[in-house]
Amino acid sequence: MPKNVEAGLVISLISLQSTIQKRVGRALSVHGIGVSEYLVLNQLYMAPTQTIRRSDLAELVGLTPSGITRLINPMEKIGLVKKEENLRDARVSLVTLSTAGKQVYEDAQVSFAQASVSLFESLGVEQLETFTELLKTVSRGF
Amino acid sequence: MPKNVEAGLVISLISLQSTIQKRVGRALSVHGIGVSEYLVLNQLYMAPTQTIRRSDLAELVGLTPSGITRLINPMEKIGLVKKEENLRDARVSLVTLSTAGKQVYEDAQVSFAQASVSLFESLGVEQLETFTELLKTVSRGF
DNA sequence: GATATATATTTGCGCAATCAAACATTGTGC
DNA sequence: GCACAATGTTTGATTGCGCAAATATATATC
Repeated sequence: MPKNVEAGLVISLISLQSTIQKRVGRALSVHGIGVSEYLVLNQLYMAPTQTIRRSDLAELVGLTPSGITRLINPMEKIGLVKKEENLRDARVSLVTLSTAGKQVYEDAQVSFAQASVSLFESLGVEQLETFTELLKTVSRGF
Repeated sequence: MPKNVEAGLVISLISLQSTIQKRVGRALSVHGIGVSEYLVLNQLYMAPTQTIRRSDLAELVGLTPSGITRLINPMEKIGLVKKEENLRDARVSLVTLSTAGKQVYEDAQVSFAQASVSLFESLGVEQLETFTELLKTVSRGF
């Protein structure tokens, strides 16, 4: 009758995720972006040339290419991001971080970090490290 | 430049969640239900009388009451769940697990458990325990 | 006991994201 | 070189969910 440990873990994680979404979402709303937008900006910011192909972006933030299209169009209109074409392959459409987008990201990063800290207040430094390590191990398994 | 540890943790968790949703969703689709439906059945199954108020259910599975209404209506039509009224208070609408629903849950539980196990294959028993403990600590903080 | 306030659920509307199909471009086998 | 498969993106239709307003009932105030 007792569910296996892993199933319990998954349920806890889903529940935690729901809290994360709400809190982080609220924190980011000040900057006029949602969690998915933040994840996109984050990936672009970290990318060497601040430019990523749409389908790679989809993979990186856990959306479908279609989802990326619909997410990015508005972001392009507000100027957070620019569309660029790849000369080698006209099928691909590159997304690149604009100066304005970089600024918004850097501002939003602060709120994101604050919200993140508040989520894990009950953990000590030691535990934070363990947690990080566990997550790294898990995702390496995929 | 280096994001604080917590922010990194949140990003990893969101990413993990995206994987969880996909894998568990696929596993459950065989049983004709999605992750949210499973969570509802799970809560009802565990409840002492297998009956829960809609707003409590909302809280338990991380949806809004409105979300619960829209989620449960179809479940009731397929007979997984029954609506019951509270004689003491005619405002509340109770949801209770039907025999069919119980059966579907028990079947789905197996798939859910398998998917869960496959997600954490890269962790040892020790680490699974640590992970569980960490999550418990975090949610106690809310 | 009537009116106001609070609580539980549902409904109208809208947004975010998916899936499958369409479209555009590139690569391959003959 | 040309048909045809493979790859990358967008579009149409649909789903899942939230928010705010509407509705129904219960509780409190006077």
